[in-house]
Amino acid sequence: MQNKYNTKPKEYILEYLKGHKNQRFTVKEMHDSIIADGFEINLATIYRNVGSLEKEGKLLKHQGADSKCATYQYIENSDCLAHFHFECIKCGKVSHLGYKETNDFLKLIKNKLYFTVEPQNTYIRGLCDKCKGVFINF
Amino acid sequence: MQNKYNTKPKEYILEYLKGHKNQRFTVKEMHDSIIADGFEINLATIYRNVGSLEKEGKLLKHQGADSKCATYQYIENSDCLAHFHFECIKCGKVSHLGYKETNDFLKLIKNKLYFTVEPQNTYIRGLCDKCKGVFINF
DNA sequence: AATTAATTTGCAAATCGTTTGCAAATTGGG
DNA sequence: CCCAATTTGCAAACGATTTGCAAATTAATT
Repeated sequence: MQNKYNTKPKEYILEYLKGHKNQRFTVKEMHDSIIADGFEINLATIYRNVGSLEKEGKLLKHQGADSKCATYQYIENSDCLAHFHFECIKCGKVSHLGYKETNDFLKLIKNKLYFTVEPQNTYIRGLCDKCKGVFINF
Repeated sequence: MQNKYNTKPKEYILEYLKGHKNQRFTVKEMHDSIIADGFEINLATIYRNVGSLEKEGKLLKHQGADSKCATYQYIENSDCLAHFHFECIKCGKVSHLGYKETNDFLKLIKNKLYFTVEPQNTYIRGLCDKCKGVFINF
């Protein structure tokens, strides 16, 4: 898969994701939706395309802590690359940490860390307000 | 699975993990090792046991960002619950963030966050010093 | 120690998400 | 319009995990 030719299936996928910004979809969800919209596309084709699109940096892949299947999201602009994520380990809800807190944290660890941090792949996990009940206190 | 009876297989699993503290193993790795040690145990039995042991809070489950199979680790003491993790998205290496940085970060977001943070499930991701090459700068 | 109900095991089959081999179809530059 | 490179659809393969079920084990009770 070298992603050199423009094809219908590729177009369907990108159009679908561009039409649902800041949302994440499994391959199966994309397939169902594209089919429901009246287009033809094969599941394996979607797998191949999201794979190459991710490598190209056009899509962001997320792997939930507990869900077995990956989700993909269109990368609209550098915005979604610049903040940490919160994921509730109970209900799976994902939200964003603000730029300020993200950057404060990055400054905090800047000189103690050999890593280059990628906030888009960084997940602070815990329990959201709705799912709280078991606590780990500090 | 209610985990009410003590059985040989359960003992093998716990002994194995207690004997390899702060290390993570896939179910298959545990199976191979326990068999290699001369004991009898079935793969499905390990899956069932790590599942119930995790729910009980005796084991910590990790799901690598890209690896398809989960790993499990014995929770020795509250230590391993109290620091964030770094995972290199290229080589998969996991390391620890210090207590101080973890706590500084928690303080940083304390009043801005409805979440209860679980550091043991929190992964700062990026590229480790060895895998660097593509940068996202701040 | 024998009885018994509840629980756990081993095994094989099933399931689920994802990948792959291959022949046919599509793409785009010459 | 040709043709090599690429991509598609399909079905089969794959690897991790789960499940159904009969047999074995546990532990509380006699």
